[in-house]
Amino acid sequence: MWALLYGPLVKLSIERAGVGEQRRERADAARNRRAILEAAEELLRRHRPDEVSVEQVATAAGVGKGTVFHRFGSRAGLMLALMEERAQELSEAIAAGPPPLGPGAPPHERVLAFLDAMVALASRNVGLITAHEHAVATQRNAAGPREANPVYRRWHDHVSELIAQARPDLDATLVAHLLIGSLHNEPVARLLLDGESGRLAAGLRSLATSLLSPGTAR
Amino acid sequence: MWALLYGPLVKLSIERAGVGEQRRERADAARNRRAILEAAEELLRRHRPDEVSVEQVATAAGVGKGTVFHRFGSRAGLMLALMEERAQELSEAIAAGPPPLGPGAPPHERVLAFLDAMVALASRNVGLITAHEHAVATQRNAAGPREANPVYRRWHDHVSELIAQARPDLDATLVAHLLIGSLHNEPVARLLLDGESGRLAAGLRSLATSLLSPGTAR
DNA sequence: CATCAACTTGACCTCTGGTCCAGTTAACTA
DNA sequence: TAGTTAACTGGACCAGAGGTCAAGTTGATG
Repeated sequence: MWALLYGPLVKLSIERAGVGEQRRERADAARNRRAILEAAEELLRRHRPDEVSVEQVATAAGVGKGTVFHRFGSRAGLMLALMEERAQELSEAIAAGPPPLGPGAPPHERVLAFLDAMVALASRNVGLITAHEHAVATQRNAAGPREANPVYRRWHDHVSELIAQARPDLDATLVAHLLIGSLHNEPVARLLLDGESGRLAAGLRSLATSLLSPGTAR
Repeated sequence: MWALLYGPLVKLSIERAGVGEQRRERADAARNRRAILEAAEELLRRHRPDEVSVEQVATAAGVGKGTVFHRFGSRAGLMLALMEERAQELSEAIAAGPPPLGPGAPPHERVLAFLDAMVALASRNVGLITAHEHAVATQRNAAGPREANPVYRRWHDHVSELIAQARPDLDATLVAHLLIGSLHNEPVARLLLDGESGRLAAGLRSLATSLLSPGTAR
């Protein structure tokens, strides 16, 4: 199923981790993948997410529509790939970067640092987030109970873990969803679009603070 | 624009409030409206939201597709009408019901009461909420900056107001979005679908509590 | 240079929301 | 009760999106 979503890409990861044989991704394929990603990025910057069709992306990338689907499996797959790319830096930072984002600082501070970083990243990519949402919603092959967005999943695991450490009595899983899920909120997205990301950051901060520091609520 | 969305329905409200002439809604029209609403309800109960097409609803209601669109303007309009219906009771309760849901109780308690009621209502209508989301996402006529769902708006205004009273220092608007918006969160919706609405209720409760009662966080 | 799997392509398919208008009918009036 | 009219009805029709596929092309490998 994921194989279907990512198509040939899967082979890459397998090969890289495995014994190390199997064909590499062909040069032209790699070139096209980049072209598609960049075209999508560009279009998303200029137009509303639901106005950008896969065919448009293909054309803008100088490629046939079939290629896009071969590469990314679906519209949603394309958006996902784009998200992974944009989120990579933050992912690395929380996994092994310097505190307070990375390991080392107390959970409480790491959560706050992460939320700030997340909002900053999101505010630079509202269109993409919305587009992914839209893509998933209009997906034709919604087989099985819809796998979660890997980026979301990673972020959620992270925050969830930290919350559990700071406040074992809370429903960490749920609270993490509440915090991170705010990005998928249309009114909140509008805020980001209007450049008011500061408000969201502050709001989440006060939420997290009063939640994680009992007695220090402020 | 709303006129377009609701079609002939608009006349009703105008007439009712106005001098009191103009044609009433025809009996057959009213009958069909109910039939459509009920058919949609039923289908939504049995199938996944994105598997219920307008045409299916029409057929199930024993009506032509055109009639559905004439009545509700769009798929989204249909879902909205359904939501309004389901939300009416709660709307009335918060506007003029007995405390703590209605006026009279301290803001802090009213928020908690409302959140509980909201979760209860939502858990009985997850399919509908999702369906509305889906409808808006796949809408073809997304003219203008997409009017907000009136139900959401009403709820938001309510909660926002209460928060502002209880904690004038907070960004009430934002926090209200954060709380209410949780329902539009796919993972959270899944929770409700799995019958774990209690967790959501508890989670929102602790969030609201620690936010609204500084020093009493817990 | 031969071989072949990966890649590319665009015509084509399916499905859905939404439109339209010719025909029907409920409701009001004389 | 008959007449008038505007609302209502229905289903053929349309546009446009995501997704498929078979036939042709090409980069990599020995």
